[in-house]
Amino acid sequence: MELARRDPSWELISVDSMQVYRRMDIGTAKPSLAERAEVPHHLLDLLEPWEDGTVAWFQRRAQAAIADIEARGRRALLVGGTGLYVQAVVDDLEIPRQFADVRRILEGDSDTAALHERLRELDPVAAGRMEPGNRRRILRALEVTLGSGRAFSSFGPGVDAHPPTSFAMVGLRRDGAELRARIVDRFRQQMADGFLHEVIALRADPHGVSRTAAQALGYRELGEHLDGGGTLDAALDLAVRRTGRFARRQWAWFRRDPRITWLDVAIDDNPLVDDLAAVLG
RNA sequence: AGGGCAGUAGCUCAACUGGCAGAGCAGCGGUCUCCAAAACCGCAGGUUGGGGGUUCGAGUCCCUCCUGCCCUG
Repeated sequence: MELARRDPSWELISVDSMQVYRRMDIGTAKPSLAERAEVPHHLLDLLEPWEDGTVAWFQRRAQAAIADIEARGRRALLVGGTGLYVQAVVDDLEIPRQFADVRRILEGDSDTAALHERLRELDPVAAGRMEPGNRRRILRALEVTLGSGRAFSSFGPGVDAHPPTSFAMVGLRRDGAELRARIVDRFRQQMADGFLHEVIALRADPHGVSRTAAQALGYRELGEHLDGGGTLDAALDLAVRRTGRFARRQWAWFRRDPRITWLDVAIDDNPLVDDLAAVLG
């Protein structure tokens, strides 16, 4: 944000699976309207909360946005924390389509271990990349393999591959204890800003909330609290813990990518902007 | 004050008539091509409220003390 404010050739693209939802503003820490008026932001507020978001959909939208920005002679700065979404865009992952009919049949089989065994026979490479109990990923691999007639693993080397890219990649890293404290502060501020009311309003909509949107940190815990599943303090405490765990998973995802230049951020972020500009050229 | 019930991992609870103290969640670590703020995998975690007794053997039975909740006065 600060970088784009200084250098108007930049436009920002949010790479965030939850900020794509309208009316989920406070809890996703979405940039304010004032900030958006100052610097162009893309890929915010694209879906209704009852719609499911997917990686392939996001990838198309992001690539279109980048093409649009560059066609106008400007530069796209992708910002965000959804690892798979970032990689789908940066590495132009070939994400196989969905095969709903095949999937429906597979979902009838409750024996996850047997499904994993079946995948092992059809696509041992893919089977080796996933745990035998991870039903969601096994179903997906089988769906694609059976539906397309091609092994799931043939669609790409996996997310552990990091081929050369034209994107300059920068990671911002922060001390763990400080990160934890900031998560607590952030929730406190969000509650003061009316987070609970935002959740209540979402739930009041007769369309409901899609399973994708329902997973959002904070929304999920506050929703359980509203359903009578414990005190507000307990819900917030759990949300803070889960957010901290999520932050570690983000680190686990991005740290393996050797293309990323890491910058350590301290309490005051601003001096960093020069370093960032230098790396991004 | 008397009677009853309960006390086991950070939390919620299991453990048939006495027989190797376990789960879920939280914690810590890891995995990753369409739900990814998701899903999954691994690890760690205990003087079973304290003390005494019976027994080859006690979370479990007996005595006592402590703590909490309920009922009666």
